[in-house]
Amino acid sequence: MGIPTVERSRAVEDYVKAIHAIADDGGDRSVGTTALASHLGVTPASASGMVRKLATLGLASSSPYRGVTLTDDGEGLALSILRRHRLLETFLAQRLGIPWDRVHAEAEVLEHVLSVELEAAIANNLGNPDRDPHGAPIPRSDLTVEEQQTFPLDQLAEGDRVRFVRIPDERPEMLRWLAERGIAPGVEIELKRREPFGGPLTAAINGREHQLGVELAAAIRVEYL
Amino acid sequence: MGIPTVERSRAVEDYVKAIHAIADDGGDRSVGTTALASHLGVTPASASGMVRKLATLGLASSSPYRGVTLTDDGEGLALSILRRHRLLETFLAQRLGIPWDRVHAEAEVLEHVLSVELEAAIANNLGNPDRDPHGAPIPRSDLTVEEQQTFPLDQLAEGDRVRFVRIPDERPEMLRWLAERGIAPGVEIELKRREPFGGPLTAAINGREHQLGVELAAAIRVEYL
DNA sequence: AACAAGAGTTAGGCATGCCATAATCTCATC
DNA sequence: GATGAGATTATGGCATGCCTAACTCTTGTT
Repeated sequence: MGIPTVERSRAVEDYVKAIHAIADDGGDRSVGTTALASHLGVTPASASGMVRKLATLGLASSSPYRGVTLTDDGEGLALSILRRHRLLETFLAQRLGIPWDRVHAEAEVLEHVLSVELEAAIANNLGNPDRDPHGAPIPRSDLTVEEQQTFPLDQLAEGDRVRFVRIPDERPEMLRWLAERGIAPGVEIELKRREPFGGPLTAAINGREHQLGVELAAAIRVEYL
Repeated sequence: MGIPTVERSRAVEDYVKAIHAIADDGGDRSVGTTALASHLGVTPASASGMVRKLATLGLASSSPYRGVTLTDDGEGLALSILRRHRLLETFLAQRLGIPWDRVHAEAEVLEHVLSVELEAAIANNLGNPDRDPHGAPIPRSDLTVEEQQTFPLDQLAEGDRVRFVRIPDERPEMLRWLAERGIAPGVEIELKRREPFGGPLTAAINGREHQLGVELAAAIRVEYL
């Protein structure tokens, strides 16, 4: 679940934010201790300790010597902080006329303190925007982490390269069809062509091209690389 | 000075707030350790320790076994917190439609975190109000503590009972005049009558009535009892 | 004036939270 | 299988702020 029931301490939230930011940046899912440490201005030892704490809180999972990854809870927390941050920036600038160069610093503080009600009230006051004035997306609070990060295959544009994530498991016959062609979670997919008017999609998977019907394509959830 | 250059920790601000609240309440300037402690839900020992800290921070002065008093710095901090609190309550309710019973709790948190710029922006957005929607005064940020708490004698209404605070010391002849009549800082004054059109004021002081010219009355600063 | 009771204080500890240094360990790569 | 970068532990420090227990004031009563 993306709803953070977890304790909220400034440091914890900052670590989660940092992990999210670095992971997103490199496209890499796993974040190194040293990178994390230098991003936060602490020693690797400190980061290492904090990562252990994040793990006990259920926010991150770390195979030692192998880097950190946010769990779904952690990812949810990161997205919720990001949401608060962008909502705050937008609100401070648009409603209170705070200059844009100051807005970030203010949001940095308030994002850790904003209550759920206040967040909702601010979002509402702004008309529940999807994006901040810079065009950056504001994560939604009513979607699970997966829903925020994955998309139905049929919503892609030609040329998009993505990774297969999953199929809603109520569709075993689709799973079987895919399995027969070696299409399993993790494989990369490149959308080659989409026929107009709901026609089939052509996608390159494992070096071979496949035709996928719209219904199937709509069920397949993928994430961008 | 009322401008808090001091470090801002949640606990320190809460103690200062509490001392201010209790002192104001009883009309008493000096606050007992036990009252303070029970107001904050801690033991007297804890309060005692914290009071010592407030003293080293220059926010309070405590003669041991004799109660705590806020210094001008402390009073300034208390007023500035109160200002932020009331501004926030007003803003949350009027601009964000947060219900009144919620507003207090939100403000309780945000008041400790609001930057000077944001405070100014909010005040501005609300039209720099003097009072919150409940009619409670919002302390001003551009006045010294004394200016917030004392008033020129000539601004009082008939029947007001006040205490003499001071005379601007550039007026030694006034001081002398007052001294001859035993009117010194601390004595109580009750305004009996004011003649219309800038005529003299009649005030009971030390059990005797005196006539005070408007110029003199305007120079005398008093505080309400 | 003595004293009891209540208020206040100090001393000593504990818990939390977070960071640092130093030493050691792991893993990928040569 | 040696090596070096990266990661981890062990240990300790510092800051906050709280508590209990034992002691000391102050004050009102007798």
